[in-house]
Amino acid sequence: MDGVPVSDEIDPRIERSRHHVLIATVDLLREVGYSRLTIEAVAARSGVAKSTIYRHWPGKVELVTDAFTTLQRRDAEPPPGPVRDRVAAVLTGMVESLTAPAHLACVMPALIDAAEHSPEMAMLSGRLAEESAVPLRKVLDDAVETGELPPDTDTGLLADSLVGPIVLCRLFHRRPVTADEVPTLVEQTLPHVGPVPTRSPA
Amino acid sequence: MDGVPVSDEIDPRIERSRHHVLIATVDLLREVGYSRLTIEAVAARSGVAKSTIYRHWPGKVELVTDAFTTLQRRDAEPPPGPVRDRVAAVLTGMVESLTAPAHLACVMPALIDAAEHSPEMAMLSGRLAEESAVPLRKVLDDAVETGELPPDTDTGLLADSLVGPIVLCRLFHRRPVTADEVPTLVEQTLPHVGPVPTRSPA
Amino acid sequence: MDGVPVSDEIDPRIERSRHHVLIATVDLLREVGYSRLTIEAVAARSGVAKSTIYRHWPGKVELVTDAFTTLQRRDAEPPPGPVRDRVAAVLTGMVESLTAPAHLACVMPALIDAAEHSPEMAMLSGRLAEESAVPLRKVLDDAVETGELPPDTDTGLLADSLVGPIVLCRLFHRRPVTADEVPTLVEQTLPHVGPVPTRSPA
Amino acid sequence: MDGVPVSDEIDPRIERSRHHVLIATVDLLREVGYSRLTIEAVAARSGVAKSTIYRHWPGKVELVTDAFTTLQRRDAEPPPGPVRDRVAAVLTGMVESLTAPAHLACVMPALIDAAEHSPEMAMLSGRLAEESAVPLRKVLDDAVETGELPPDTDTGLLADSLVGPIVLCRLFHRRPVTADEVPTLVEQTLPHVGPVPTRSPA
DNA sequence: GCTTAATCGAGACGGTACGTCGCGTCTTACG
DNA sequence: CGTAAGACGCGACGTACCGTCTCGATTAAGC
Repeated sequence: MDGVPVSDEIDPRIERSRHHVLIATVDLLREVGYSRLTIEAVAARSGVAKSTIYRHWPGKVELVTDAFTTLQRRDAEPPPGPVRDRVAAVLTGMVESLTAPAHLACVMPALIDAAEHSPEMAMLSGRLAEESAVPLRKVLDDAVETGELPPDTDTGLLADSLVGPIVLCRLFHRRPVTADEVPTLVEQTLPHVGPVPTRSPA
Repeated sequence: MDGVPVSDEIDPRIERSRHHVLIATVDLLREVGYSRLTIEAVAARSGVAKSTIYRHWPGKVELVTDAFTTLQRRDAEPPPGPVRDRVAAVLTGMVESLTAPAHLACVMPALIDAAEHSPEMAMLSGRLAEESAVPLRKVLDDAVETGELPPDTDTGLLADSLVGPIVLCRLFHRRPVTADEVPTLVEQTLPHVGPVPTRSPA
Repeated sequence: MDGVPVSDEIDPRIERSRHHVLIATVDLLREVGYSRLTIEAVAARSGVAKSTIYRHWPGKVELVTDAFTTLQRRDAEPPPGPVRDRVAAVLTGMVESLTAPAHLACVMPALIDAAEHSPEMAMLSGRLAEESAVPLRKVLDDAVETGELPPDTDTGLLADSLVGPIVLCRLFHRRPVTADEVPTLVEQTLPHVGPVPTRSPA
Repeated sequence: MDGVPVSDEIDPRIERSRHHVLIATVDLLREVGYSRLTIEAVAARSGVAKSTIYRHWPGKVELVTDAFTTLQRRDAEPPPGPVRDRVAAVLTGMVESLTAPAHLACVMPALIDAAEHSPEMAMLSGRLAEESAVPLRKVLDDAVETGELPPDTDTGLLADSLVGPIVLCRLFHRRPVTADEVPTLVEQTLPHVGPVPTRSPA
């Protein structure tokens, strides 16, 4: 009859609940990982009722997705200098991220596992991966433009070749990659140009 | 000597149960995927009691791991030829492994996540990773020995640089790396040594 | 006199809400029965907000009670004639009430159970019982006054003796007492006076 | 294949669980009534897991039914003497039953409410009611046979007329009927037959 | 072949978490 | 103000699997 909330303002309670839940979700993800994350635990931790959580998110996957997207971090801007230094700088930052205990990256394994079970999480995982690769890609693309790297360089593949080993080390060898290993990696992976200008495309 | 059954022959019942369970596990993995795989379902499908399954395997991850390692073990043997070709061959095998629908690789995400929360699983994860890297390491070590690669090459890092991008692609971009991308990867990653003038493009 | 709205006219909105709710309540009672009746459903059906319903009634029992007493209030007025006929008439009305599909009687079991554990509900239960016994008591009291019944008759006990079997039948045997059983009941229960004057008091 | 438990002996664990659950159920029925009885509470009280309860009983109705039937009481045998005395004795026993704190009758309100929710409970309720009426019926039938009561007496109706007021008093007036009210009830309800002139007031 | 002890199936058990429902309270904005 | 709309904390629902644990019944092994 009446009482239709034509208001453009949303109920503050909703936002409050949302926030509490997302905080609790990220905390728990860090503590126990995705697969052992429980809606029940999120409810208990956040002080928000289970039914309210289900009122806002269809399930665990969507909740975690939302948690990641909402609490997304700000990326560092590419530093100046020659390619090798710039790449090394970006990678060093990455390495430190993977080591830091309270960083979003701690949740990576959970994210990987989640992505395996749901297309939504897979999309999120891919998006996050791409976004976090942006600075590196930019450095490489710039280098291609300035001629520091061959014009036919597949910067996507190159970025993966740089980041891959670091991630691999973290995930499987479970050894925190140290910053002083980065130069070797860069040296070994980046194509040597300049005096070697005669490389022909495949 | 004594009453202890020192026999090297194991009880055929055990082997029979094991076999039924592993078959059922692989079947179910193909049908419902890893995350929806249930010990209960494996028991029902295999006709083997739940308690018997738990008698043989500590949990789901180990069961699935065992299922793959036992039934689908296909350690690619190092092929003959120049390094680049041999590396390419190993990587191609790896790429195909990651693409196969019911392969050990499909537990990888679960393994990664599990390793994050239990030392035992971390050990298993590391061991499996190392084992599956053995063929590649062997090829690289051989190449160092024959002089095809510089004597100071860090073959561990090099192996990671080769495998890393593939795994990264699988886990984050969630794009099945194709076999025809392997040559580019090898070309870009393996150091170009000495004269090696006789190399012809693929 | 003062600012207080002493008006004997009540807010028409209240009356409108009340009416809608009571209608919906009775409808739903007929459709799904008492135990499956839901305040939520009443709100949805009536278009009245849940909070409004709770503003007017403490709970389901009171709502249903009110629905019947308000909408179906048909206090049978004592008919004229000899006691036996008048009693029979009242009891027949009662019997029919207990048989009607969506009648107050359907709350009776819930009321009994509730009364067992809450003083408030016990009071309500008692009040309703007394109120619904009023017509019968009046007939009996009148009969005592006119000499149709002995002057020392315990009309309370007598009323219970008349109503008891009917209620008992409804609650335990769960057989809808038929109207044609009433005369037998009356005949058997009411003391025979007149030609049997020699009855001595207890 | 094998392992079929052809044993006629039942698992003792089942019987143990059953017993604990039924005890807890009756206790809770007494304390909170049928409608407020909760499977969850039964589980907590009995120390038996919820899932085990659901393994044995489809739902609350069946559980309560089982509780009642299992814990059925033994009925008192009809005493000797003249009808009035015998009836009075039976009714006195009934009255005491309704007052006793640890008796099945304490649960009558719950039973009534439960009967309203399901045909099974209704059947049970009826059966229990009939069984508990047996002694009284027997006394009345005997009296008809010996001529103490008119041969055309409807003993069923008569029994209800005797029991009805007592139950009514208990359920609605919520007054524990005292044993000394029984004689008046009997006097008022039982038909005065034949000459029987020698009756002296109590 | 005849024990005897290992192994088995069946499935009951105490649990944990699920996702849903309805409760009764409370908040917001409207008329 | 009383209201419609509906968010909220809460508690119970009935289900699905978990991993543990008796149970006999069934074998395979060693006497």
